[in-house]
Amino acid sequence: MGDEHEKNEMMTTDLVLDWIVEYAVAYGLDVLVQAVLPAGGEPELAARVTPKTRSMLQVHILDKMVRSGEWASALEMFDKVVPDDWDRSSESAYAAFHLELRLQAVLAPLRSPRWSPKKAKATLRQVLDEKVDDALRTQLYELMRLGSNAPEMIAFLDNEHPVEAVLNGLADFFMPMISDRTPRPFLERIAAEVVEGSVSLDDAAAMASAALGARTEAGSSSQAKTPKGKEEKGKVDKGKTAKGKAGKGKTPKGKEEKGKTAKGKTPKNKTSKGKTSKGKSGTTGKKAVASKVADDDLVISMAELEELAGGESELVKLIEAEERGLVLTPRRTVAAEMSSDSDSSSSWGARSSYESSSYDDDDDDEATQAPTRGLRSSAHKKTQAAISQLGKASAALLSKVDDPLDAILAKSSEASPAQATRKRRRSGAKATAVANMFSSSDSDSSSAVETPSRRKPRATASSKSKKPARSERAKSKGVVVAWTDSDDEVSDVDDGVSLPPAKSRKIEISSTPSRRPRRLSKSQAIAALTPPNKGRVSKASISARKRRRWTDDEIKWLIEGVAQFGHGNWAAILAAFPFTGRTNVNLKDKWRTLEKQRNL
DNA sequence: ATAGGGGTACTT
DNA sequence: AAGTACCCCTAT
Repeated sequence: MGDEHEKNEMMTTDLVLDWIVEYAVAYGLDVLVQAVLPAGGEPELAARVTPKTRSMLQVHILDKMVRSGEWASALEMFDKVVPDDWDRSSESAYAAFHLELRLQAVLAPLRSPRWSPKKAKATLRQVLDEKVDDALRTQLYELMRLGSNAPEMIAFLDNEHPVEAVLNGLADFFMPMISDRTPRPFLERIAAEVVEGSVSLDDAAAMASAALGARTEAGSSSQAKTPKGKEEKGKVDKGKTAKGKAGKGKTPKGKEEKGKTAKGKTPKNKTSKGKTSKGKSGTTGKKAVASKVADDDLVISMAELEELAGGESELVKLIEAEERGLVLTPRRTVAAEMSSDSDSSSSWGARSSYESSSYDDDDDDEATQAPTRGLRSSAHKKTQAAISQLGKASAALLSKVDDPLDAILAKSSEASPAQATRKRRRSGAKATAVANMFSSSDSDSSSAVETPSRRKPRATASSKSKKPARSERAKSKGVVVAWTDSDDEVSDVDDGVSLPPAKSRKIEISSTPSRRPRRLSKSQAIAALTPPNKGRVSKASISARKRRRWTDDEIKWLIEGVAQFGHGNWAAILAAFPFTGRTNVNLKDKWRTLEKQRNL
């Protein structure tokens, strides 16, 4: 009897814990942590955990931590999960996994959305230099060797090189791991803002539906749009649902169910999308909208938005978890897709930024030099285009709603480690996770090895000839004055000068190479060289580069753009918003001053 | 195309 | 005059 009873209880416990696992997989790590970690908050719960269940949970947790980028915690968990006598030889899976954890723990804090690649690399180098001990460095080194198919790389590594060079090599190698510039999908961002409270649910719904409308229209051409109807509809629907939920006491049931089904049970669907090589002709799925955009991240149905923005309690949980330092992402993408292929190696997360979007696997030697970031395939161009459109739509929309700029700016400048949460790779769940995690770099060279070949001989002293002073430069090359047709705001003032209709033209005026007594300021030079018939230096005429103050709108776009595309993608930002008379360089400069202003 | 150095027009 | 915002140039 007693025995039986005990047995039953145990089973019950296990069942309960199974449920907890399901629940936690869908909603949060904290629950699991509390159940499993001795130091956790729920001793009672912990006491009820059988050893077997405990280890299972631990693996779950570890897996979850890895997926959500909690490297430091994962590192701790590692010790609890793997056998004490794990094989430390460099070829064992455990060793490799451990190595990854350590490495990631070091690198993770470096992910800062506001760092330029240069700065990121510099920081990375410094960290590698200071925070990585010799043992780890040696291992990394070895790893690079093993992970690289490139002969040059191997040659490079095999040679004796000064520490300096090694560090550079390491920095290059690991750069992709700390640069994450994946643009954040518009709707996801809206959802985040809802959570932050900077945008009301109603407004978010309006924005979302308008965006969807805008995108449809952009794709199909019919300008109809009827924003009103749509907005209204979205508003009503959303408001109702959300409010009902919130007010009613949440009805977590429904949600739970949903989460469960989505995450735990059906790890199927999904998978296909990536592989179908986005023939994209078919697909459709949701309305016409979906078929328009190849990038899955951009295709979000209203239902999904509801999930994102409407799932209040879920989001709240998320936030709470984050505050506690347990960053999770119970996101739809989590679903399985643990198919064996090519996945293991990706645990390095070494692929850079844009991989998350469409992208059929393999053939990846895409050893495209880093800076090629954007446009590398037509698919990518399409994605970019889609992003652009979305960006425009969002700009238009955001200007109508209350201004979430500060929030965005803060976000973009916060270097929040939580950033890393989104877009995590998946890996096998369950116990196999550990083993798979790192099985190798075998099949594909996806470890994204930057060939060192591009490294150049060090600073040949020549290039040091610092700034020959503007005037000299100008002198040697003549003064270039550019006229622009008045197409700006300042376009009035007709001074009777007939300039060719061309958009902008440059006219080179050879300077007298000899003895110019004094330096002329640019405007002086222009004035001096301006044909006399030009009467006065009206803004319209010479305006080529007339100083133009940045408007609030422009600043708004810029901030918005950085939030969307990431720091440094000035061209993309420029294209995504209706800037006139600004260049990507201007954007960059303006951002610099903005940063200065905000003491960043 | 971007990051950074640096000049100049403009503001205070 | 000093400081700032914008703009230009150039190496990478």
